[in-house]
Amino acid sequence: MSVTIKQIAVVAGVSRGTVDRVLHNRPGVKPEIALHVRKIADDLGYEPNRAGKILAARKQPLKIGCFLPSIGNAFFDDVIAGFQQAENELSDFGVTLVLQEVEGYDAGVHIRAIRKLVEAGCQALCVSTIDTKEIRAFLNQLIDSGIPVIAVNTDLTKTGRLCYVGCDYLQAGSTAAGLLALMASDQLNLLIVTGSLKMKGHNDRIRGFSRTLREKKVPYKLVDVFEALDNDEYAYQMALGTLRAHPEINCIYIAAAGVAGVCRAVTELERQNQIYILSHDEIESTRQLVQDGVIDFTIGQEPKDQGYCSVQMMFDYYMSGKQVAPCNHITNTVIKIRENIN
Amino acid sequence: MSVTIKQIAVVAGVSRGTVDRVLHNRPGVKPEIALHVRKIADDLGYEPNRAGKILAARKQPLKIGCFLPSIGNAFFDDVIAGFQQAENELSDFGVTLVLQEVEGYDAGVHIRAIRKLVEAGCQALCVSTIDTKEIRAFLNQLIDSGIPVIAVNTDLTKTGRLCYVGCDYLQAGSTAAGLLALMASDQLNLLIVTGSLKMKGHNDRIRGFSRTLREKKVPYKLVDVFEALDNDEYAYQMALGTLRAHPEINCIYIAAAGVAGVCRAVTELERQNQIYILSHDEIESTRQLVQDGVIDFTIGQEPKDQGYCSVQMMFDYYMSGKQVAPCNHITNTVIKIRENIN
DNA sequence: TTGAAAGCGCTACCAC
DNA sequence: GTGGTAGCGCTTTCAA
Repeated sequence: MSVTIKQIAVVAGVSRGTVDRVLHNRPGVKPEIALHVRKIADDLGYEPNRAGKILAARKQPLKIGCFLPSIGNAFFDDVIAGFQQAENELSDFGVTLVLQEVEGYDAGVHIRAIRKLVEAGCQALCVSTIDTKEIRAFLNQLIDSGIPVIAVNTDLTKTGRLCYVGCDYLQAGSTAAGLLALMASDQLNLLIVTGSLKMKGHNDRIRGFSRTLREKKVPYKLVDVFEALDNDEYAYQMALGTLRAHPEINCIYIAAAGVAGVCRAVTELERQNQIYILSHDEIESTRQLVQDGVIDFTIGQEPKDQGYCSVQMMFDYYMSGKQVAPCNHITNTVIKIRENIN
Repeated sequence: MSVTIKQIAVVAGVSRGTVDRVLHNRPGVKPEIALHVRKIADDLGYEPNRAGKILAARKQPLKIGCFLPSIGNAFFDDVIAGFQQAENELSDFGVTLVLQEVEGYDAGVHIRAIRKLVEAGCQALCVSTIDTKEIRAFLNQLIDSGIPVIAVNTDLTKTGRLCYVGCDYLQAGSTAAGLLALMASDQLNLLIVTGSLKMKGHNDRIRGFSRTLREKKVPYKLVDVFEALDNDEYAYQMALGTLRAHPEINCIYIAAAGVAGVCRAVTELERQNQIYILSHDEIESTRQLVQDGVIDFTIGQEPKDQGYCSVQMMFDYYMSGKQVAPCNHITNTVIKIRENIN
């Protein structure tokens, strides 16, 4: 059994309160006593006990705010499931979650929603937002005012965010290309469907994809690229037009949402057997298309893990007395084909 | 904030001790009072608080025994890493782990090692052993004497084990075949290397593999099958002979250990570019061979997760007062290629 | 500047 | 059968 504050107090000949003050760098302790106590704690190899901390922490419960642009975007369902699992496991430890959801990627809308969380009394934030100047400035202000922030799914550069919890977009794209290279032998006539050319994650996937195709010396020709704008109907229309105009297309790489729309176009034209289809992420409709053999494979990023870990890490950070900033957590790049998608 | 034992005691007009007795079905409470208290607890929606339980549980620390046939078998390194991570996270909650390792699959050796754990005072077991009559009888005896057992990596049929934590071997084999089917277009002349024809897991992988090849109507001919007996040197010798005798072999499916040995034979014969090589699991040497492009892909089973979850589930089981038996936990079937193996 | 004590929720134990 | 109480390790507050 390990060292307790009580033991340190006895050895140091002071009270538990004083030891506590020293260990938390709180003022009001004579320097020489502080030094003395700290030395004893170190010598004894003191490690605070989580169970005790947690129980005591219940007097000041922790409210964590979560923000996602998840309305109308099924991808985030699993992130939310991860949030909820963490909330369940930590509710006994005094943790509450507040979830704010919005639709789309308007900076003003995001800022207002996040502000709402703070006004609701959240002492910490897990957010998935866009990495723009305006939002960075806003978040840095919150961080300076003492509200720690973890970036989920999309990193926030040049901010004081504690850490990034999400996937490696470059690796995801690269993995799609690596697997395609194992499958394809003939020349590829490629259609790339992205979400938005403004989204760094989508661009990174395409960069990783192209780079690895080149490295592997896969002979390919890029026939066309279009943005699906997270809209299945629009993706369908665009794909239909492009496929009609280009009967030579034999591979479609869908780097973001709009998967079902693109696939609808392909099956309507009855070309699913002549075209490799690769996608990212794993929402219900995508899963179904993989199971039906329309999509050859999809590259996932463990979104549930992202939600779960970000909340857990925030809790740990608070439990450590905001001393130990967590490291980035990069989720696995997972390959799903028909046989292992469920 | 949720309902506590104290509140129930006040409402019921009894002491906390009595409430505790009722909630734990301990004897020494008048039936009508018990009924009364239970009703109030239900009405109030009482949920025991983990933090409080854990802290109190430190007075009777939990010692969990782990058994693995891991000596000389690198696969188990990650399972052990999972055990250790769980031990780390739970050490503050009074959990200690004792690890017993043996080499090979002799029932007597396994039984003696597991007995040692019990004699060392372990109150619960997480074991990876073989599913034989002798071992089943031995374990059932322990289970009857009040020591709960979780089966890790290999299930134990017809025993009172709490649950199974491990992979789906059939799905793993099936996934290997599904991915191979996406890659291969010509007729396959197949060499299958298994670990032992006595191991159910290995056989299941091969069954899943063959079944899916047939389902996908992949034209293939089984040229040869041999056992590698978890021995790289032996695997090397056998592979060398078989490959020399059969220049038509263009695909090797390695269902168990011996991966590096087989690959050495292939590269020595300079046939790595003519042969698809598929393997299972992810030890350091396998990882290297995937990175070098010798192995096309390997199918993993998240061994670390297996170690981690089994210990966590055992802890939760004890925390629930041995009331709620945990469900099976089937780990993901993960596909690793060069681009996502690290 | 420091000590003492209460209390987080639960369990265990002793006394009646 | 039942109540009362101490204590798990920690934080916080009040008193000195």
